[in-house]
Parts: sequence; structure tokens; C-alpha cells
Amino acid sequence: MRDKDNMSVILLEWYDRHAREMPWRVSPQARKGGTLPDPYAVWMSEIMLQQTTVATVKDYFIRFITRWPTVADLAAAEDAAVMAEWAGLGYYARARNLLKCARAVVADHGGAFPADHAALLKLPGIGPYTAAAVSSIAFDLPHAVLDGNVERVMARLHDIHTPLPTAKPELMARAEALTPATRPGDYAQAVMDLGATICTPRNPACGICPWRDPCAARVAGTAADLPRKLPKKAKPTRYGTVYLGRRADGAWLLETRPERGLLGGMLGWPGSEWAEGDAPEATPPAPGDWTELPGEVRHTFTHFHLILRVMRADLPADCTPTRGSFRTRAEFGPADLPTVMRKAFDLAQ
DNA sequence: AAACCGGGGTA
DNA sequence: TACCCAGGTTT
Repeated sequence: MRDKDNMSVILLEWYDRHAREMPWRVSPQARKGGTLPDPYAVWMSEIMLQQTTVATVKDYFIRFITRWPTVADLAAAEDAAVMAEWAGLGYYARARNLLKCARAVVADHGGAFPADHAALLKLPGIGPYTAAAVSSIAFDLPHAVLDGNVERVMARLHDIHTPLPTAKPELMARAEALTPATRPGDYAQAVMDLGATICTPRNPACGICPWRDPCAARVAGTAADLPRKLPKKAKPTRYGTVYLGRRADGAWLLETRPERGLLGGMLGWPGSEWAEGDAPEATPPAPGDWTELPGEVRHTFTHFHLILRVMRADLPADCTPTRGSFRTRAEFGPADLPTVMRKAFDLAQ
């Protein structure tokens, strides 16, 4: 029962009955018939799924694949069009690397994703996890995927109490030891599905788990407490000011943020720096009768909380801004903004 | 090795 | 409101 081949067979039998439908996925039945998914679609979905839930990704994936059906189409896209389509999904470096990677696949690989794990790893935005996911799911090569789901499943299956990230090499070794030579692509998706639907962070459904018998943590009663994690440090709060200027024709004064750093390459409102402690000095991006809006914008990023004052002004038709540029109603919609900037827009409506 | 990157869901 | 989740890149 604990034999490696039996373990994978048991999980694959469960997956054959319970595989979740996803727009980028080929069913286990179709895969048994020899159909493999489009590597471009697998890659696109895996980039979007980094740090992001399936429910959120689905709509974005459909829009991207519909608008850019092949990697060559994406490689030829305008940078600003891709960034606007990505708005709201977060971690915007992913979108910049998405384009870089598409262009590298066209330039260096003749427009076809390589199957080889090492070649995938050299592409922008593709790390160990994504390289293993693409080579296993799209090409059925036996590479072990180790995402947060698999880390949790392995920690529980083997009752590993070492906290993350220290435990990562051991969890990887366990994941590799279990990866089968037959149907490795379905196996990779199966173990991640198991973590997402049965072996969940809280309240794992051990009673209906296909690996219930061999699971060491279920026997020890420690499943819900694993994996252990090193404590994280508290988030500081930063303060800042943004300026929402509107011209009589309805155009808004916006700026494109620098390529690197927070919200890199995205549209935003001109404003002050964001700093801890006292609110930093703020200079309007154009002369005008600026008034502070009631309320404030609160937003939390990965490593700090942000509180923004929002200033509003109606600007003259001949306004010459010192920062940013006007975008007409046709050139701009709030959906093009990252969430924190859209919150400021909502406050002004 | 540690810090830097958003947004959504749940309690 | 507070807390949880989670790969890749940069420094």
C-alpha cells in the first residue's frame, strides 16, 4: 500500500473521477486518448496561477487566449495592451515577464515552447515550479511540481514537522520520490488538486482522502497543524497623497509608473512618495483648486499597509501638467488601473 | 539568504 | 478587521 507505484495509481484513480474542469486543462480521459494540452495555454495558466486562485484566473485566462491565441500573437502585442489586460490580477512583474518570455520563445525557439526543464528554466518568469509544471503537464515528462499544495500534502503524508522554508528540500525529495513514470502530467495535476480540494490548509477532509491510509499525519492527528511555518514579521503602515485631476472634456491626468518596483509599468495617479510616519510632502501635478476628498484609500500590499489622501480638482482645457499626461474617455477606463488606484478613482465618483 | 512583489477569501 | 495564502526575481 505504501509502495510508490501503488500510491500514484491510487491518486490517479481518484483524479480520473474527480479532476476539476478548467479552461486550460485536458481531461484525464482525453489525455489517455493521446491528447496533450497546448503548451502555450499551460504556460499562460501557470503564470497566472502564481499566488492567485483558480476562480480569479479563469476570466483573465479566457480573455488573454481569445485576444492572443498563439505565443506569436502575444509576442507581437503592445506592452501597454498586455499591462491593461492584466490590470487587477496583481504581481505586475508577471505580466512584464509574460511578454519577455513570449518574445524569447519566438526569437530563440521558433515559436514553440521547449519541453526540456532546463531550457524552460532559462525563460523569463519561469522558475523551478513553472518549469516542472509545463514539462510535466504539457509534455508528460516526469518532473515533480512543488507548489504550496504539494508542500502541504507531502508534509502531512510524511508527518514532517520541520517549518517552511527549511523543510523545502526534504519536501521536494519526497515529491520526486512519488512522481511516477506513467501519466506524470495527470499525476502532477492530481496531487495539486488533492491539496486544493481535500488536503486543504484548514479542516482537511481526511475522511474522503484517497491517501488516507498511508498518511502519517492523519494517524498522528497532526494534519491540521502542518506544514509548520516560521513566524512572519508585522507589516508597517505607509502614508501618501494622490491627485485626481479631470479636464472639462472628461480626460483624467494619469502617469505610467516606472518599469521596475511596486506596480511597475502600470497606470496610476500622480502623487507623493509613500513613507512611514509623517505623511510625506505632496506637490500637485498641475496648478488648480485642489480639495481633499472625504475619506481615504486603504490598501494592503505584500509587505506594508497603505493609507492615501485623495485630492480632486477640475482642470482647465489649456492645462499643462508638470507630471503625467491626460487620457481621454476613449483612452482610459478604471479597469485599466491596479486595485489601489481604482480605489482612489471610486472615492472620486 | 533576505527582501521585494497584490489581491482575494475566510474567520 | 485580522489573518491566511503563495512562486519568481532582485539584491
